[in-house]
Amino acid sequence: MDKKETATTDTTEQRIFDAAHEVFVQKGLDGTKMQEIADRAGINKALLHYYYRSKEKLYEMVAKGVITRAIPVIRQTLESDLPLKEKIEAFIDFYINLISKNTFVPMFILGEVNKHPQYFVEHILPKDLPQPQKFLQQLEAEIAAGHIRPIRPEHLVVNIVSMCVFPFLAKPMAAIILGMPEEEIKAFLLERKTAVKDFVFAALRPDPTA
Amino acid sequence: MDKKETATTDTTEQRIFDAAHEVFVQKGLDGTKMQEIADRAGINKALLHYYYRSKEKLYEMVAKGVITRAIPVIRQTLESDLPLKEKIEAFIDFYINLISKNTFVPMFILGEVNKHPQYFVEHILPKDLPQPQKFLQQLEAEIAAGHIRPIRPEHLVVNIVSMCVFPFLAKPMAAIILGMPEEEIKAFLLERKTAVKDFVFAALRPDPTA
DNA sequence: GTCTATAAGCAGATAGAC
DNA sequence: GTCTATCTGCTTATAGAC
Repeated sequence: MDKKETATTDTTEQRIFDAAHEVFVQKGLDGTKMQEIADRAGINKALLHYYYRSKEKLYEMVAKGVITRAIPVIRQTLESDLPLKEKIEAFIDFYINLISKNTFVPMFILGEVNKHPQYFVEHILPKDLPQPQKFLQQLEAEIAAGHIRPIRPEHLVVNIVSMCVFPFLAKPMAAIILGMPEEEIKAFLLERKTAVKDFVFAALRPDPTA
Repeated sequence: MDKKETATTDTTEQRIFDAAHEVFVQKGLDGTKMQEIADRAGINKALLHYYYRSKEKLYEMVAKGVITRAIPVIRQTLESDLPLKEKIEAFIDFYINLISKNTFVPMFILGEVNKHPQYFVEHILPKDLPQPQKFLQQLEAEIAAGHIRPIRPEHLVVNIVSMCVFPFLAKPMAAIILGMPEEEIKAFLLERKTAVKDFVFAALRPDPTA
């Protein structure tokens, strides 16, 4: 988990980038020290500046990479032509899979947007974000047809995303409070895929009295 | 929102603490500069050290205050003797109310636990945390009695907390992505109380085929 | 108690040898 | 390309006047 999946070329430049990714994603821009990146990459600070001019530039590349990788997955599921139920299932599966492999990423994105919203909008975020309209229309149609219980679409989307993402954000907290060992927590988080699906579809069952 | 509700005595010491609270909660330990706290409190850096020895000490007091205020509310609802349905409603109401008045606090807690887990456990967290056991037992009883649809209790708790907290964490992100103006987002977040309740109770309806 | 001035330490960035 | 050594600037922290 949270390891480079591709390990591309193993040049120094790449090693630095990977090290930077690990640290930035966990500690954010302010919390990260160049020394720590250098240590993890097994080189010294001077080389960081040789390859990436400054701390901010390095951060920018890492952050862009994180966002850029996350976007297509979301777009794909939201904008696809699958029927609603399958779309929701696919979304939950994709989403939780993605996060499982990048545990710190949601925290990173949300935290950094909170702290440097201006900067994030101007330098990191891409212009064309996934549009949920299609999904929302689909949902309204199903409600009108009486196939599912009425619900304001935005709330459904927010509910689904919340249940997928939040447990990973709260993982360290939960580990402390519940005193759960790492392995138990991992197992629990894996169960989330079916748990969220069950919960959502249960909530969407049409009301027999209607 | 996010203003001191009591504004106790308005001594210098208090003004510093309040200023520190605002900044720390928004920017975290690393992102906060003593200068900014001093500016907001309308005094200079030297006084910060006069009243609170160091940045870390000041942070510690603020963080402890935040946690300490949040805990009893959670304990109260979880450990009360209300019947399950009312307990869930009370929990959602209390929780969303609490967060509405302290928008940055959940981000603060989760973010800081992520970045300094060791430090948090040792210095900030109190020893006696609220125990969800009673609630979990109550839930199991209701399931056994067939009053609600079977669900693993831990997942229900996680689902509820997720749906309450996450939208507030994602607020700045959502504002950017959806291009929603501040007012619209606030209105949406206010709807969450009933939205979450509806969703949860809909999901808990017993299955007619069972 | 509150200020100004300054010390001390750290982190980002550069120069220059190899 | 990679290193050591160094500079610069910023941030925390203290000394000392009022």
